[in-house]
Amino acid sequence: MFGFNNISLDKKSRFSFPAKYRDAFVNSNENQIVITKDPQYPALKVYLGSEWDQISTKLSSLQGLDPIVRNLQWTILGNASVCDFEPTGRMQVLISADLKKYAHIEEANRICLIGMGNKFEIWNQENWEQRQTGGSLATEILDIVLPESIKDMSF
Amino acid sequence: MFGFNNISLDKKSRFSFPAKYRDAFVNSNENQIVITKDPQYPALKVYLGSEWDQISTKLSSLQGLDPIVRNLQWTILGNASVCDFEPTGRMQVLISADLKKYAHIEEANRICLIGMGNKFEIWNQENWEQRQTGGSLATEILDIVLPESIKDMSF
DNA sequence: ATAAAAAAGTGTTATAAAGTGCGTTAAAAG
DNA sequence: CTTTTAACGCACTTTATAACACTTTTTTAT
Repeated sequence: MFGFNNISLDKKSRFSFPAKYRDAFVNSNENQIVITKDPQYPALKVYLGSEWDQISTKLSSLQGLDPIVRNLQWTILGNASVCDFEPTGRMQVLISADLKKYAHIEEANRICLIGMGNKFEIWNQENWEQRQTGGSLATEILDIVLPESIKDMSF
Repeated sequence: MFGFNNISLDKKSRFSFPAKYRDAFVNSNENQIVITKDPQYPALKVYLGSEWDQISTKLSSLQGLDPIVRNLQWTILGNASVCDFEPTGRMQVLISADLKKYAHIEEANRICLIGMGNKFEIWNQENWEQRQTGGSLATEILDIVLPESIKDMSF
C-alpha cells in the first residue's frame, strides 16, 4: 500500500480509500482503521486495525511517569479514532474535527493520502508540497532525547 | 478505548461516556468505574473496575515506608471514587467536588475525556490545550527517581 | 431531637447536532 | 463504448445535552 493520492472529503468529513487498495485490505482481513495524530508533523497517521493493536499495546504499557513517554501516549493514543471499516464496501472513514484541525485541513475539502506500506499519512495539500520541496514547517519537534523504552518503536 | 472527547458535565457534575465505547465496556463486562487523581498533573484518571483491581492491589502491597510510594498510595488509592456503572445504560458517572477541584474543573461544565487504551484521563480543557501545545503547568513533577518497585507499573 | 429546608444525587424526556447509509451523477479508466 | 471509480446529495439514525421531576441525604432552626 504505497503512493500518493489526492482525494476529497465530503460535507461530513469522510473520505474513501482509493479502490486500488481494496485487494490489500480484503486479503489482510481488516475491519478497523485507526486515525491519529502524527507526533512530529501537522499530519495524521492511518493504521490498519491489526497494526494499531500492536502499537497501542506496546505504547500503553510503557512507564507513563516519564514525561516523554507520557507525551507520546497522549498524542498517539489519546487522539486515536477507531473506525469500523468494510474493505468490500465503500471503505469510507470519518475524520474528526480535532484531527482536521491538527492537520490544518479544517477548511479544505481536499487532502493528500500517502501510502507508506503498512500505514498511511494524511496531509494538508500545501504542507505536503512544502515538505516535498524542502520547506520547513513551524511545528516541528526537534532534538528530543528518546528514552530507551521507545527507541525500538516505529510509529 | 482511545481518543479525544470534548464533553459536558450536567448541573450535578455528571458526564456520560461517549457511545462509541459502549461495545468495549459491554464486552469486557465492566460494572464499575473508578475515578481518582493523576499523580503528576492536575487531571483525573478513570479506570475500569477490573483494571483498578489489579493496580490497587499491586500498589497497596508496596512498601509504604518509601516516601514516593507512600505519596502515590495517598494520591491514587486515597482519592479513588468507585462508581456503579451500567454499560448497557447511559454510562453516566459523577465527579466529586474534591476531584473537580483537583482537576481545575470546578467552574467549567466542559471537560476533555481522553481514551488511553486501558484507562481514561479527564482534563480541564484549557490545561489540556496548554499541555498539548507545549505550555507547562505549575504542578508538574519532574526528575523524580522512581523506586524499583514501581518502575514496571503503569498508572 | 425533630421538622423544615436545602443540597446532593438519580432518573426521564425532548431536541438539535453529528454520524451513517445509500442512491445518483460525474469523471476516469479500460 | 462500457465499466469502474470518485464525488455529491439526501434521508435516516444515533448521539449529546439541557431541562425537568423526583428521591435521598445533609444541614439548619426551633
